[in-house]
This record gives sequence, C-alpha cells and structure tokens, in this order.
Amino acid sequence: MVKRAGAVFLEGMGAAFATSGVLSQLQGRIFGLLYLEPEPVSLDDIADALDQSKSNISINIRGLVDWHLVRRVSVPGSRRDHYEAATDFWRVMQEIMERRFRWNLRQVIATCDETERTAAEGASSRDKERRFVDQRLDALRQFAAGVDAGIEAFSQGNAVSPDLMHGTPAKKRKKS
Amino acid sequence: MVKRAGAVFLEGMGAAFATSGVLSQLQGRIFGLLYLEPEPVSLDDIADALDQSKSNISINIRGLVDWHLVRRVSVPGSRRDHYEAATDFWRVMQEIMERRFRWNLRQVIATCDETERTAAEGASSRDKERRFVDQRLDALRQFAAGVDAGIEAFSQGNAVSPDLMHGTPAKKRKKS
DNA sequence: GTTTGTGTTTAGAATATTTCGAACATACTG
DNA sequence: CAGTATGTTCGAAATATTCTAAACACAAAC
Repeated sequence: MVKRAGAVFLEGMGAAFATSGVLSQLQGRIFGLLYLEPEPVSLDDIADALDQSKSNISINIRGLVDWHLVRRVSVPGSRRDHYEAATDFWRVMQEIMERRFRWNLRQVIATCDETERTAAEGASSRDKERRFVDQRLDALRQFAAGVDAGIEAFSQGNAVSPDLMHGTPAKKRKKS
Repeated sequence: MVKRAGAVFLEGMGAAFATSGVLSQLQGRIFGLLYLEPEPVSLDDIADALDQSKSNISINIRGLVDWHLVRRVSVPGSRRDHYEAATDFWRVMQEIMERRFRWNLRQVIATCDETERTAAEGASSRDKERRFVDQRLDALRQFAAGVDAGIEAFSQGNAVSPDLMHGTPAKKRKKS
C-alpha cells in the first residue's frame, strides 16, 4: 500500500467508523488497512501495521466479520488466518439495517406493548391519565412500526416513500 | 404518570436509546419520563424522578433538545425551565439522518478524496498498486455518494428505490 | 444592592470500556 | 507423541466516559 496515502485513509476510516454508532475506531482502521491491500493480510501483520496487540485485533476483527465487512480467507502456503476487506457495501448496509435498526425499532414496539399491559393493571381505562398514556404509546408504536415496515420493504428491493411511512394516518398500515 | 408502567417504559426507552448509537441510556430515560407526562416537567423534578444530579440532567437534556426530541417550554407560574417531549418523531428522524448519517457519508467521501490526492504524490498512475487503490477508493466513494443522494431524496419527501442507489453502475448517478 | 432561586461549568470520583500480555486451547508438523 | 505455530480467553492496567457536588453566573425578587 502507498504508505502516506494509507495513513490518511486509516485515520479517516477510523473517524468515520467511530462516529457511526455501530463499529469502533479501531475496527475502522482495520477495515481501512485491508481495503487498500490487494492481498489478504494475516492477523499478526494487521496487529503490526496498526501497532496493536494480537488479542485486540482478534477481538475487533470478529465484529467486522460479523457485519460482513471483512472476510476470513485461507491462504495456501500459510497456516495463519488471513483477512480481506469485503467490497459489497450494499450487503453490509442491509445487514446493519436488519440487525441494528430494525432490532431497535422492535424493542421500542415491545416496550410500548409491555408498558400498556402494565398500565392496564394499575388504572381503569376511563381514567384520564391512563387514556393519555395509551394514546402516546400508540403514537410511538405506530411510528416505529411504520419505519420498520419501510426498512423491510427497502431491504427487499422495493422503493420506500416517506409519506407511506409517515403521512397516512394509522389504518393504512394494516397487515395485508 | 402510572407509576409501575412508567418504570417499564423508562427502562425500555433507556435500552433502546443506548443501543441507538445516537443518544445515551440516560437520555432515553429522560425522554421516556417526559413522554408519558402530560405536563411539562422541571429540571429538578426530572433529576429527582431519575435519581440523578441536576447537572447531569442539564447536560443530557441539551442533547435531547438538540435533536428536537424534547422542547424547553416556559411555565407561567414558575421561574424554572420546563421540558416536554416532542411528538414529531418524523422530524427527529430527518434530523438524525441529516446530521448524523449524511455527515458520516460525507466524511467517507472526503477521506477518499484526500487519500487519492495524497496517493497521487507518491506513485505514478501507471503503477499497478496505485491503480488498485484508486479503483477501490472510487468504489467506496461511489457507494457513499449514492446513499447520500438517496437520503437526501428521502428527506425531501421523494421515494427511494434500492436499485437507484445500488444496482445501476455509476454513470446514472450524474448530477442532473 | 443584596439576597434568593435557578441553570451551567468544572474538577474530581465512580464506572465502563479498551487494550495488553500471559496463559490457555487447538491443530498442524515432524 | 512431542513440539511448535496459531488464535482465543482472561485478569489486570490504561483510558475514556459518566456522574456528582461544589463553585459560579445570572437574573429575578425583595
């Protein structure tokens, strides 16, 4: 790799990953290194290049493989694991949308459900405060469900229009 | 607020926010509290309810206001600042997409540009390694630019189709 | 103009996360 | 089977983040 240019790239990827909320700075640097390297790189070489311990690279690279940003490949002459950067960013993005964003949205929905159930124990549904809470929970749940459906559609290759998720009030979002 | 139900909700929002990559657990709890509260709540009351110091709430609530998840309102009889949850989640989502995701994508693009510029200093463009690096940088930049354009379109209310950002090879993505 | 109520800043304590090196496990080599 | 090369796990050290209480700043009240 062209050395000085490489340093710029690693720094940049590190910063970008660090603020992404999904991966860490070091993972960004690892990816940056591999991405500019034509041949697969061994764990020790990565550790060397980034001035990190082998164990730290081992841990962090697992996350990268997990998100399909890096592939583990075996190199004929060597017993070591080697790694190369994936180039299918689209796939990575889908993975993140599925496993991070949608997971998060479902968590919100589940929380609304559970809260509503718990609230039902405490107060009658004619209670003014109870009605207020129910209405708020509904609004939030609906938003989350809408975005979730939108991402799902997008993942499957369909177009997503904002007002489909947003503008239309409630009943349009029925299952069928 | 219905007490037990509230606790469930705060916990859930805390967890959801914590894994969101944008806001913190505490900010999730603050939002959760305000969201189920019909009336604006003072800073000290929030600190009380969440068992946190006033200063901590002060710091954390600033982020919430920043992302438009919470509004500061003034309550007639009182000198204190009061806060209420915003209900326009759509707006919040746009804000996050603009200020977080797109910012991040631009950072990637800028890094590619700068790396390419730096690489140009070091090696001739006929150099095999140099060509490889250039090609990779192009691919990454193009992906980032595509997603960026997609989000922009979405923000403006237009539909976004995956293959527009992804499938079509390069030249379709011209400015006009 | 002093006092009182309020939000913010700050310095350090508490807590969580990252990183390292050593110990360990496993699989290949001879 | 003994020995070596390799990746992973583990406990401690280093670092970063979150949180608190006290000091501060500012405005309203008296």
